[in-house]
Order: sequence, then structure tokens, then C-alpha cells
Amino acid sequence: MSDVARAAGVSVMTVSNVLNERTNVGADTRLRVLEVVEELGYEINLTARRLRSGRTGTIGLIVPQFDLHYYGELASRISEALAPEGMHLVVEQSGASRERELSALSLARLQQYDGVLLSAVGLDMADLDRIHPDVPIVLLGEQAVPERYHRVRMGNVEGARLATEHLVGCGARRVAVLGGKTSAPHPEMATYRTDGWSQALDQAGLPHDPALVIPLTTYSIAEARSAISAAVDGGLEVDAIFAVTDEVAIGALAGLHDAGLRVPEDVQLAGFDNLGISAHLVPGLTTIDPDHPTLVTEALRLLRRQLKDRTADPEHVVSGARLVARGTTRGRSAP
Amino acid sequence: MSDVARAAGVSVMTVSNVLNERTNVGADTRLRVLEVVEELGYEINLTARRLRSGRTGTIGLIVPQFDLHYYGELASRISEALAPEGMHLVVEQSGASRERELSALSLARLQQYDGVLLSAVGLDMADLDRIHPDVPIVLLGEQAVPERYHRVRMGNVEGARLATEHLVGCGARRVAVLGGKTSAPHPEMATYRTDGWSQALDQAGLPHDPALVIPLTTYSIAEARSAISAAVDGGLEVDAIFAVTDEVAIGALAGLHDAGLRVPEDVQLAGFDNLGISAHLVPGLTTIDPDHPTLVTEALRLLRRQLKDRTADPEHVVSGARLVARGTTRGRSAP
DNA sequence: GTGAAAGCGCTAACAA
DNA sequence: TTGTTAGCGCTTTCAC
Repeated sequence: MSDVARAAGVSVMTVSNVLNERTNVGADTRLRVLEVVEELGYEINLTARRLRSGRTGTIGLIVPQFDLHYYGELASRISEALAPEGMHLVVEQSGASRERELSALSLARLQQYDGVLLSAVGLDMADLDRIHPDVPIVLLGEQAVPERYHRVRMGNVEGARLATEHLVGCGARRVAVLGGKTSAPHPEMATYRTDGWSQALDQAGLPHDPALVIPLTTYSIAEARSAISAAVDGGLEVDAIFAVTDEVAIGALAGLHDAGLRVPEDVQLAGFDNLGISAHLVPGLTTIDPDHPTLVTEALRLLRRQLKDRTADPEHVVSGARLVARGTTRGRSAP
Repeated sequence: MSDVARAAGVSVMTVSNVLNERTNVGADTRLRVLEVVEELGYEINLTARRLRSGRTGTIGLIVPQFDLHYYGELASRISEALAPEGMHLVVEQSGASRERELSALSLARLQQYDGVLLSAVGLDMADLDRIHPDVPIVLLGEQAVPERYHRVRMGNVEGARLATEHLVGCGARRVAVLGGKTSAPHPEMATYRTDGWSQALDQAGLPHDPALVIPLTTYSIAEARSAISAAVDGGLEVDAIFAVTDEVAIGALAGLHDAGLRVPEDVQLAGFDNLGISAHLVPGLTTIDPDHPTLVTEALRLLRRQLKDRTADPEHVVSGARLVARGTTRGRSAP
């Protein structure tokens, strides 16, 4: 920067003012400085700026895994929403383990961002309670969190109920929940969605056999596929499956095929998340749309509020859930 | 850090030495410093460290789009490979447009990383030629690049040829290439893969009707689906499709279903990339495996070489391509 | 409208 | 083994 200042015959402060588009610079001075910047190929050092000013212009998004489609879509949406505001998004992977999540969450790393969107799955209340970051944070996700955090989540129970009601409405009588979890030290995505499933069965007067809860640990396509194959081979009889995520539902589709069962004729299927790919499966996947645009808009609103006022009162926002009926269920007209 | 130093009764330099695990600190001093660090909840300021030392411990990966599954899987693999070395990966989205890619590539942003893995699609030779970063860069991708860049890419032509040969070997006589491109100002993924398709048809003595090249612009599932539907409705007659990516093949699967065609009975299908999901589609997607582990290992090797020696001679590495036959093709035993 | 001085928090280099 | 000095490149503050 001092090279530029020297070549333009001004002080470094003036160069800084020009580059920051401050208004206290004469038009001719401004032009001269910009010319020299171009000529010398000067690029500002963002690290120095950050050290001095504290601003980075960068928002961090921390997700458990890059290769779960849900997080790829989330990152894409957030990135697009930030671009018009001149902010950059960078994404880090925490690896879904408590240990790696805690390390990604170390204040040292968080401080590199103006704000952080944290999609935590491995952290529990106690972990989150211990952390006192001075960077604005918005939690994205389903697990229980301390009150003081700003947070956006989906309508999990409601969505799961909608999906299960739809399956029952389409004639299902034995509805399994793939990826279900009836108890956990702290509530999380799977327990909430299992609750919704459970509520819908209760309302319909259907019993819920514990065998209908098929647990998963990674919620990957491969794991879901083999879990379903194994369950059917093991004698499980179902006429519908509520998969706790679309990713899991994709695995179920394959696993049911492996077991020689047709979807939706023999077994109906519904997922949760409405991934981009879900509309393009064959048959199309019936699923719950958690209103991604609102999720993203609200998360960024909460972040901006904190950016403006560090002491803003925490908000917990819940997005709506909407059923999207496609080919894996037989539709309300069916018996 | 000076607070810690004061509380521990040492100099800031000693605190720095302890935190950097340098060996020139007495065991008792070390312990005392660590105690105080813990007690005060001190966390190092990475920005200041970076400004002074130039090291960041962070590698940047720049991809066109977060929500193409290929990039999610790539990011995940790289992240896992870097973790054991104590390096962090952060991912940025360039948005697939030249403009946004150039901005992501601004020296200012690149300098924030120790090294950069750049998966560029919007940049051409001229753009890349203009950029003279002083950060080690490895290009990941298929487009032509100036010699001075280190670069890893797939065996595109070979892979496309293998896929097309397999389709022909399974009895196909009219093989379309979905996402094909026969000419472009600069060669890129689609042109290379179209070349491979073309070579295989030549070798088999099959004509290549220009109508068999179905162009795409975004290579998204939705675009591929409607392109195939439209082509079939428009009278296109084919008995096989080579899709230039698995993502495109997934769209083709849906589009063929829309058109009332069965896979593989009426139309066989092969993709390219061997995504994680491809094995779990119904039917399983025949595809080309570009040897992801080697791709990642080699990219990181090239990056480490540059990290050690900025003047290391550039290398261009090409990974092998291997056919993975699944249910969307009829297998070699078929007529 | 422009510039000089100070310092963000750390580490390289060297001194003790 | 520990400490001192200087300075990374920028922006804040304040004087002109």
C-alpha cells in the first residue's frame, strides 16, 4: 500500500480511503490512486485489514459433512443469499464428531469470521453452554440448545406427523420409521421426527410396534439401504416407511428394491427435507418441504441483527413444514 | 497473550513458544503457561499469527457450486485427507460464472490460504494466464490450462470411450451423448468426453448423427431431465445414452421414465463420475470411476511440493478411468 | 480533503 | 532457557 501511495504521490491513508470507498477523497486523487493500483497490480492484504479493523466480510458456515446432499444445498442457498450483500461464505466441515466439532468451534477459528452459521449435530447442551464466543452465531439445526443462542430450525414434529398422516391416509396400516430414535440423552432431529411419527399413529389409532423403529447411526444412503434389506429379510412386515431424511429415503428405495418389494404398490415411502434430487427419483419421492428459503432468510436475519447489536435478544425461529406428495405414495384418492 | 504472560510471570515470547510447541521451553514453565491459558480461557488470535508469520494452516478449495454432488464428495474427501496433517480445509463457491470465479480468485482472497485447490470451470486459458498468484495452486479439472500450473484431471477421453464401448458392447447401435459438446473456444469437460464418445463410435463403425449430441448448459439434474424428455418427444430415437456426468445421468433416468421408456430394456444408460449415490439408484447406474482417491492424493501431493518449494516444476497428473457396470446397462452377456 | 502517528496481536531474529 | 526489539500491512484517531 505504501508503494501505491508513493507512486501516486499521496499518503497511505489516502490510498486506504480510496480502497474503502470513503467519501473524503477528491475525485482526481481518487482516479490517480486507482490508476496506480491497477498499474502495480496491487491487492489489499485482507489479513492486515482484519487484524486492525476486526471486519472480515466473511461468514462461516460449519456443517457436519460436505457429502450429505442436504448440506450442499444449504451452503449453496446461503452463499447465493449473501453474495448480493457483498459478503462471502466459506464452509468448513466439522466431521460430525463432538471432538472435531469442538475444534471447529474453537474461538480461535470462529474469530476469523464476522459471523458463524453453525449446523451442529455432535454437540450437546453442555458443550454449547460451555462456549462463550464473542462472534455472532446462529445455530441451524434440530437439537436442543441453550436459550441464549439464536437459532433456526425446521418444524420437525409437525413435518413428521404430516408425512405419517399422509401415508396412513393413503391406506398404510403398518408404518415403520427408518432412522427412528425413541430415546436419546438430548433430543435431536431423529427423536423429534420419531415423535411426529408416533403422534400420527396414535391419532390414527394404530399401534406402534417397537419393531417398526429402525435405528440408523450415520443416516447415509448406504446404511439406510442395508438396514431396510436386513429388516425385510428378517421378517419385518410393513406397508409404508417414513424415512427421517430424504437421503435415508433414497437408501430405502434401493433396499426395498433389493428385497423385491415395489414402491408404492407393496410399500409406500415418504422422506423429509425435499432435496433437489428427490423430485427426480423414479418414482418421485414424497417428502416434507421444510421451507428452505425461509430457513435461510431467517438465519441471515438473525445474524444481521447480531452483527448490528451484539446484545440483541436471542430468537428461536421455526420454519413451517409442507407435504409434497409424489410417486412413492399412492395419493389421497387411493384406498 | 500479554495477559497470559503477566499472569504466568513470563514474557509473551515464552507464551508464544509454548503455544507453538517449540522445544525451547522448560517443562515447568510450559506447564505454568498452559495452566494460565486454561484459567483465563485464552485463545490465540489466528489473524495476528497469520499477518506476522504468513502461515495459516488452512487450504482453500474453490468449487463452482456447492450443490453439485460431485463437489460435495470432493470436498469431503479432501477435508478428510488433510485432517491428519493438522490442516483445515475451507470451501468457497465461485458460482460457475467467469466473473465470480475471478473475484474468488483475486489475489486478496487467495492469500488467506497456505494453498489453493481450484476447480475452475468458468475460467479460460487467458484468464488463468493473467493471474500470477504467489500462493501455491493446484487446478482440479478438465479444461485446458497454461503449462505453468500444477494440475490434476481425470482420464476424460478414455473414460468416455470406455463407457460408450460398453454400451455398444451391450448391443446399442444408436448412442446419444447427453451434455455433449462438439466445439468450444477452449476444450473442457464436455468436449473431452464427447471426443471419447465419438472415438468409440468410430471404432465400432457406427455413424454419429449430429442429432445424437444433446447439449446442456448447467449439467443439472433438472435440465438433463427436461432435455431428454424433449428430445424423445421430438422424435429422437436412441437405444443408449452416454451422460457426461452422473448428475446428468440421474436426470436422464427421470426423463426417460417421463417419456415412457424403460432402462435398460428400451434405452441403456451410462454416466461418468461414480458418485456415491449412483450405486444406490434403481436400477444402479453404470458409470466411469475416475479413481477419486488417486485424484485427491495427487492433488495434495502437488500442493505439498509447492508448499515446500515454490519453484517446483509444474506437473500435470491424469487419473485412470475404470468402468463400473451396473443395472442401467445390460451387461456383456446380453446380445 | 489529506496526512502523521499509533497500534491491532502475534512471531522472526537476535541478545542475554 | 528466556527475554527484547522490531515490524507484518492495514485502519483508527486526530491534527492540519
